[in-house]
Amino acid sequence: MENIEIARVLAETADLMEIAAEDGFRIRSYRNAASVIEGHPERVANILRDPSRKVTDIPGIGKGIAAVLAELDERGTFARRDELMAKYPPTALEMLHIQGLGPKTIALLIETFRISTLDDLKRLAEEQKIRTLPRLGAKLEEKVLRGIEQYRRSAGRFLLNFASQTAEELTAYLGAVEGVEKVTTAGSFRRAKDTVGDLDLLVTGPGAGAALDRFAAHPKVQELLAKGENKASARFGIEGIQVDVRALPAASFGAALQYFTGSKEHNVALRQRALKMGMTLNEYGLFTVDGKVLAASETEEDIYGKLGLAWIPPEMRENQGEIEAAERGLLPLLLELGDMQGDLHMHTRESDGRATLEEMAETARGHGYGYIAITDHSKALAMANGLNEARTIAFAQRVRSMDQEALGIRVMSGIECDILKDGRMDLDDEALGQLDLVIASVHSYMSLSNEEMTDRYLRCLENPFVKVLGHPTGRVLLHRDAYVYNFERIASEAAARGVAMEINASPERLDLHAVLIRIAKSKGCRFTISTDAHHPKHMANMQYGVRMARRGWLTRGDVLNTLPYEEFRSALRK
DNA sequence: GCCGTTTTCGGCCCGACTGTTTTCAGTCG
Repeated sequence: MENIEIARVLAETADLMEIAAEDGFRIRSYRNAASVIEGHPERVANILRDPSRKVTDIPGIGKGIAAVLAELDERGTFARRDELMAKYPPTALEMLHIQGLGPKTIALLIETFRISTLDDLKRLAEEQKIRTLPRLGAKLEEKVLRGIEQYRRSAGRFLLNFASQTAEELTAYLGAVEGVEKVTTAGSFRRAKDTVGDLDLLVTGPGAGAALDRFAAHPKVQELLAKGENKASARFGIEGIQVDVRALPAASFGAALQYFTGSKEHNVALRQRALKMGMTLNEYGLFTVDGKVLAASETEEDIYGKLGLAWIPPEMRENQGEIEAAERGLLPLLLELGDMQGDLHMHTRESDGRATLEEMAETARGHGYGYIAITDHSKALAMANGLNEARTIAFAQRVRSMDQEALGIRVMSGIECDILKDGRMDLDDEALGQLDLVIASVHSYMSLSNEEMTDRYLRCLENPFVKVLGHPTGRVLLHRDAYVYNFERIASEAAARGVAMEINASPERLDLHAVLIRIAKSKGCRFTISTDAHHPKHMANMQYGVRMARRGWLTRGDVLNTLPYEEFRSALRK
């Protein structure tokens, strides 16, 4: 079992234990073990099988969990989990994802009504049966119905980092098949949509057909949906992401890559253009209307070139003006990952991060950055052990003394300061004034009215110490919608005051998304891209933020943390 | 269930909101 699978099983068990109303601290231990194992650099299964080593050396793993891990490794599950799975229907876990329903209510509903599916739950709410139970009322019934709808909307979609892991795993697996020359990702994954519904892989070479067989035989294939000479589709892994693998002749690889990358809207526009030029475009190539091959179509560049266009980066292919820009030679030179010089949003153990200041700095240096900013939470986020004024100032001094140790990387003292309900900052100006970088973020009162939320952000921007708006819409992908407020107005105001908009590279957020980035840019905003890392490994998420920026047509010049340290400092709001 | 230890048991994160009910349990972050 891979670490991520072990982590998942432990976290699920913790959920079930919660429904079973077991001891909260024990549940926390399971959750903590799940998170530690997920972030552990080495395969836990390897440690288990090495008699000279002990899993209990990993902090957070004691005797109890070690026994569970051994059992998991041996038979893929463990006794306590089996009992809980037998006691509760599998949908009990799904119900936990419905906003407003927690373990207590779920346990009560299951015991009272013996429900076992989401449809059962929906019926209960519709038939107004939930309100017959003590403490539960009509509001909850409404909330449950809304929650089920939102949950179903997001089901079957996957975060970019998850799709990325699957893609890497399968690319390596299929690439190892004899006679396979190339395995390439296409589809919305290649365009870096913030979530993807399925994963498209293209395989070329004489072994492409054999690769389809290998794919169908992969141990993690849960259900084979289709398999023919040219294509195989399957639900893959415990999460059940749909993967489509296509075998292609090298001669039409470029055409197929273009076709399967989409978007549908981009392709429609491109085919219309081809027709107007007396050609026809499909997944096999570019032809004259009477079927004569015009472009060998081995590469995308061929196809775009024959259509009188510059090659268009996949992230831009949404039919949002990119074709016109390509025609006129006006495509922006998009930002690249290698342009990033620093990471400006991260947490340490001082608040809710998992690593020390030193460990974060070390990892950042490994990424080749010239600078970082340490931005722990402020005190309003009590659950995250946020910093009050005194701790902020003391910690800033520690950061500063470290910065002077010539570590090969500059370390700025910062804070991710909560924006209070009325738009005031959670920390006083005296504390904020001591810091190099203040990111202002909303973490509470997320469902204010449009007007109240807009006023809240406007007031926040008035604070002269605020340099960056952190995750400006607050969305959590597949889970929580964006705050409602007048984004254009805030973007204009931020631009006028020199406050940068953050593109949060965490795959759960990817906030701002492409459309808002383009709006903000049109208002004159500048941007930062940061990972919001709570663990050193999260710093690798910068790639996703950069992909979002590319979807928003940003160039290096739009993003402040592409600048070298000194220039970055002088470019910040004064 | 883990950790630390003044070594074997006590501490572990908690404030605020929501909906329901009139004093608080459940949920959320």
